[in-house]
Amino acid sequence: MAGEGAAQERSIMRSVERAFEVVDFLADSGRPLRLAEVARGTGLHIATAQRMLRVLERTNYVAQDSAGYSIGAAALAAAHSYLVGNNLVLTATPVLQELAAALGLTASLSVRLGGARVLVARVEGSSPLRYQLPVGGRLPLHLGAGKVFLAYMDDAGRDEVLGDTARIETAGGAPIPISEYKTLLDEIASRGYAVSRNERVLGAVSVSAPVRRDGNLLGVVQVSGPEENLSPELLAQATREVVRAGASIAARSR
Amino acid sequence: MAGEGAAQERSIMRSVERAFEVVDFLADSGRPLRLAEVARGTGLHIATAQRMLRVLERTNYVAQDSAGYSIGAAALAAAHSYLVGNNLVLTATPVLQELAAALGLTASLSVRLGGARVLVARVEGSSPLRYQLPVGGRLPLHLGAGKVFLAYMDDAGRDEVLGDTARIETAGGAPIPISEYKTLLDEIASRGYAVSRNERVLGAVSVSAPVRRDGNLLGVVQVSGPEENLSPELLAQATREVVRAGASIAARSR
DNA sequence: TTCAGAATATCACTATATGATATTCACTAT
DNA sequence: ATAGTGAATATCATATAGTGATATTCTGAA
Repeated sequence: MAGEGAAQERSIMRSVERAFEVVDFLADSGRPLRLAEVARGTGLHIATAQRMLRVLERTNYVAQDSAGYSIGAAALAAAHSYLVGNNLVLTATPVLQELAAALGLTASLSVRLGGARVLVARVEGSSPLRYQLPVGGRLPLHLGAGKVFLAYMDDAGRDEVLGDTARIETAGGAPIPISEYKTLLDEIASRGYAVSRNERVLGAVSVSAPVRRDGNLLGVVQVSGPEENLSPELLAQATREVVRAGASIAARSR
Repeated sequence: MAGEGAAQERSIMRSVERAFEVVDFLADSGRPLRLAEVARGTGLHIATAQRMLRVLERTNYVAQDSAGYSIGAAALAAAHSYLVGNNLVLTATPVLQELAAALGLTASLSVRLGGARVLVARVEGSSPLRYQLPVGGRLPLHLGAGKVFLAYMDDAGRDEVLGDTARIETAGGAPIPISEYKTLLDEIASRGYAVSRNERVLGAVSVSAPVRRDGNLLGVVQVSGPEENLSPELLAQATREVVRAGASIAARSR
């Protein structure tokens, strides 16, 4: 038997899955959405979308105003529980504090969420970026510290995230051809850290390293700062410290 | 026909409702929960609870580790969307900043979430509390600034929240008999602000006022600080400013 | 090895989610 | 005013997807 086509994906708890698709869709689009937009965007029948939104509204995970539907306050309460309860976040925080204090840079931790990463902890350094890394914000995997996630994936995983892009566009500098980019990812995996300049944010430099525990990539630690603050010496020191921090978090996390 | 009993609540999207009950249940209990605990706590059949948790895990709203199930990172991303997109939060933030700057106290905004309130915005003052008000944290309605929510409810609403409690216990000081407490709520409603000392947090004082827009209570603004910092003059000034801030947020919010 | 507690798999039944269609509502422009 | 447009809501028949009882496997402890 040759390769089978797309698996059937016989749905289980279809309505529940759809409910969270709706929530995610609202979370992604930064503005309030009309019923019809939600229906279109999620592929739901408009009647279904409406029933769903009603239920979500009752639970306060979605709020409706004259401008349309958006995320509700219940999401905030759930997130709080994540931030104060999640083991990785708890063990990482003191390590991030040490990093920020030692280097004067903003230290942060992100975890993978589907085709993106989410910042789950951040400690400000003494030389803050004008651009604030947003806790809870979805950031791309293919730029900046996100590359570390791609670096440790196999080719299939990488392709799934990257799609059929021919070159990677960055905030500053020339686009990188995909073949060259993949070589870069391999280098990151073998070195155990990544350095990014002007990739996602213009004028920003970051050093990032994996938090790996028996083969699993739990998250990525990074420090970031404005380009002019990072002398070659500081960069070298930061690299050492960040790699160590990643290992330290992995070791301490239960 | 005399009063009918409890309405039948013919369920619509039952599984979706249940899914969010599971999420809320996990969010409330600060520690990871076992499958059986979730099933017991939510009243779901264990098989149902498991199917549910599986789906929730796939969506990353729930995470499982050796200790059990807890909230996943997807909740954080949704919450971020709420914080940067919610109109009330956006309009309140500059007002809270003014408050914090003018009074030197921590200013915050909370909204009602079922039988509790959730802090949705906070700006630190110059004399920070040793106790940090937690953004996203669920706080009770019957103590501190939460009283403002109760103050503007009708008796039925109040009773629903308060249940059949005979007296209100506070962090410091004597318990308040419920009749006296309800009088206090009425006073808060008529005065348009509340002052709380040692109610929810020992050594803390807060002044709180409603954010009301054509009859609806959108949220509550408050300033809080350590008891010793609040001279009678500062308290009087804070009261004026907080009431004004509440009105200002209501007026500006679309 | 036995046992207990928990997690997972299987399955028949029907309550529940679905989407087509119809209706009402909210605005604009005429 | 009034018609016209698009969106939001209500109704309803159908079958599918969710349910919970039961059985099985897994994991440690005694």
